[in-house]
Amino acid sequence: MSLRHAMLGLLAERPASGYDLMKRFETSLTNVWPATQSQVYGELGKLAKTGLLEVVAEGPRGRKEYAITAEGRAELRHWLAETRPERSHRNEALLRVFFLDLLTPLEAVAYLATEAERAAELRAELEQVGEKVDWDDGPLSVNGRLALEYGLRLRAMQEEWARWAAEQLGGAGAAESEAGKS
Amino acid sequence: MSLRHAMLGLLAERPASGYDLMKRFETSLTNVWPATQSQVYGELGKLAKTGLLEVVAEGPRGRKEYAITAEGRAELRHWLAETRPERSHRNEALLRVFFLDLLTPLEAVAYLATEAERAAELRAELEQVGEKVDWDDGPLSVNGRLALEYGLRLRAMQEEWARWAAEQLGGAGAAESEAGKS
DNA sequence: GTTGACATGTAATACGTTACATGATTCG
DNA sequence: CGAATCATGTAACGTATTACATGTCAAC
Repeated sequence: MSLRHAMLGLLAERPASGYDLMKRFETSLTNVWPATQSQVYGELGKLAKTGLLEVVAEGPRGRKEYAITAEGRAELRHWLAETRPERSHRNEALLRVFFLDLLTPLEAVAYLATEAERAAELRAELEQVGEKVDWDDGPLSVNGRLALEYGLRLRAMQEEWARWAAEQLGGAGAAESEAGKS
Repeated sequence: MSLRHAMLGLLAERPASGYDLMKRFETSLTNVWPATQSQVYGELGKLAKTGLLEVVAEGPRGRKEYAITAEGRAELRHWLAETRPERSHRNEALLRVFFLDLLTPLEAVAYLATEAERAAELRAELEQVGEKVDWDDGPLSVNGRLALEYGLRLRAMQEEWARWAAEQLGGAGAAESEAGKS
C-alpha cells in the first residue's frame, strides 16, 4: 500500500491537486512508483476521508488543493522510520531466463544481447535525466540524486550480467553454430 | 500476465499437479515470480479451459496431473521469442529514499545502513542456495545458475549503493551530530 | 472559435493476497 | 489412531490498468 505513502510524501513538501500530483508521478517517481490518474484521484478521496489529507483550497475548474494533516505526517513518519520496505521483486525478464533452454542457443543468446542493449539504453536515458535536473532544487532533488545513482548502477549491473550470461551460453551457441557450418 | 507463462514453462519440462507446481514456485521461482496456491489452482483451471494445458492423469486424493499441449508450447515460445519483458519495477525501498529528508540525518543514515545489511543478508542466503543446488540437474538448473548470478550481483550492487548513499548523507549527519555535541 | 492544457471523476476488468473450507492417504 | 503431508478448491478484499465520460479556462 505504498501509493498512499508516495502521495503523502509528495504532499509533505507542499500542497497540490490531483493533477499536480500526477505530473510529479510521471516525472520524478515514474521510475520507482508508477501511478495512474485513476489511482491518484481515488486515493486522494480515501486519504481525505480518513483525515490524513484535507482540502485547503478550491480553484477554477473544480480544482481541489490537498494538504497533508498532522495525522498524515505521523503516518508518513511511521512508515519511513518504523516499517521495513517490502522486497517482492517480480522480475519478468529474469523469469524468462529460467526457460531459455526452450529456445535455440542462438535465440537465447540473442535474448540476452537484447537485454544488455536495453539496459544500456535505459542507463543512457537516466544519464539524460541527470543532466536536466536542477540539483539545487530542494531536498527532493538531493534524494533524487541518490535514487538516480541507484538506477545508473542497476542498469550497469544488468548490462554486464546479460553480457556475461550471453557468454556463458555463447560457448554452446557458437559451438553449435560452428558445427552446423562444418 | 506472466504467471501463466511461468506455469507453462514449468510444465514444459514435465507434467505436474497444482500441488507439485506450488512447491516449485516456492523453491526455484520464489525469487523471480512468487505465486500463491489460490493463483496456481485458479490459473490451472483457466489454462485447461483454453486448451493450453490438459489433464493427463488423475491420482489419489483428487490429484490431477496437467501437461502442456502443443498450443501451450506455441504460446510459451511466442512469449519467450516474440515479446519483450515488462520492466515496471515498483521499488518501495527506493521510494523511501525520495522522502529521506523527512527523517533526521541520523535516521536517514540508519535507514541506508539497514538496507545495506539487508542486501548483504539476502546475498548470503543466495550463496547458500548456490551451494545446495545440484548443478548437473537438467536445463532448469543451468538457467537457474544464470538467474542466481543475477541475484548475487544485484544484492552486491544494492549493498554498495546503500553504503555509498549513507556516506553521501553521512557527512551531513555526522556534522550535525558533531555540532550538537559541541 | 478552436485548440491545448487543466481538472476531476466512474466503470469494467484483471491480478494478487489472505483466509476459509474440506477431505484423503501415508507413515510411524 | 494421530500427525504430517498430500491435494483441491472458493470467497472476500485490496490494488492496478484501461477506457470511458465530462467539463472549464486561457491563449492565440
